[in-house]
Amino acid sequence: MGAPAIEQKSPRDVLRDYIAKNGLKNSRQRDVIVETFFASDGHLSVDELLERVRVVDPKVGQATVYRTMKLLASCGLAEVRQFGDGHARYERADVDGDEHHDHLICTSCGTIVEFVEPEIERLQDRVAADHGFKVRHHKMELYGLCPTCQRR
Amino acid sequence: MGAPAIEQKSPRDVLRDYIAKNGLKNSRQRDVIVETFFASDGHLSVDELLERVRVVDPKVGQATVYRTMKLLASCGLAEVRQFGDGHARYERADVDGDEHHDHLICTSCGTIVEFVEPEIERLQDRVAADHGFKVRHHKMELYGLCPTCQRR
DNA sequence: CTACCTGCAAAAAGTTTGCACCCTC
DNA sequence: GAGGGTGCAAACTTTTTGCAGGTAG
Repeated sequence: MGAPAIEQKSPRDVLRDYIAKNGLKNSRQRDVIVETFFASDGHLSVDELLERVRVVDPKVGQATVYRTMKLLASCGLAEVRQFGDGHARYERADVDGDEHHDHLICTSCGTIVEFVEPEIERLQDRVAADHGFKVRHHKMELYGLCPTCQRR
Repeated sequence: MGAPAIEQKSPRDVLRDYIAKNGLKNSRQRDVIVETFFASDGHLSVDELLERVRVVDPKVGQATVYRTMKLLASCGLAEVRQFGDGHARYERADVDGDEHHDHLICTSCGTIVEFVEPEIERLQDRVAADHGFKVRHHKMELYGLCPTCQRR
């Protein structure tokens, strides 16, 4: 039942292929942004990412980060999310896995916890099928208080 | 096991109470906006709502719609949602029910279908409990193609 | 050398706010 | 008549775009 580890492409490979296939080019700035993004676990807003990128290269422009993240989203390496604070947040997409995760968000301190619940995924598919939908992706977010904030 | 139908307050009652309790006042424009909102089933953006309101009173300002919807959200009569098209959308909140619904969204034509799946709710509670969270509300959105768009 | 890429600043797009006047209670 | 409500326009915020110059292939 083990899936063959044939198409184990690293994010860099995926990006390189995408760039090649679409007649795009590389750039130093893009490399820095991509490296920084994949080195950061979590859910980064564009400004947070820019801040980290500028540690490496202070001259990188904000627009370049927007453009690069959009590129990463296009080739399936990143996903945008809106958690309600008005800032789009990017997180890495699982290239090789079907292991989709969802989010618990603390409305008090902003902590974001990821979780995986296969049974929910299964139910989602069923609901979609009942309505004749072909689901491509989904978002589930549970908002509430984390253990720490409950004690306060 | 039937719940007593004691606190069956209409949205208008809820709003009136909220206004009274907070030292606010009524206004003709607000009435029109609220009536229009509750007469429209669905998920209205502010501009869509404004458009309908202006059929009744063309002089209503956009800011008033924003302010009124914020008011309705404050007293629990409406909920904001972001479905990814950059427009906040309001929908009525169930005042009396615990029957929460979620959304199927067609990424091609924008159709929004609501559904209720109690078992998913149950699983969500369990997941939250596993992480020590106390969930207050949640969002679940399934994005894909509706039956019509699949055939194209 | 031919595009693509970048940084900057201007422009968009959605939402909020300040203000003078109006209206409800 | 006091204080909230309104419309308008300006301000804000986040993201996109136009452009002149830089650079990868």
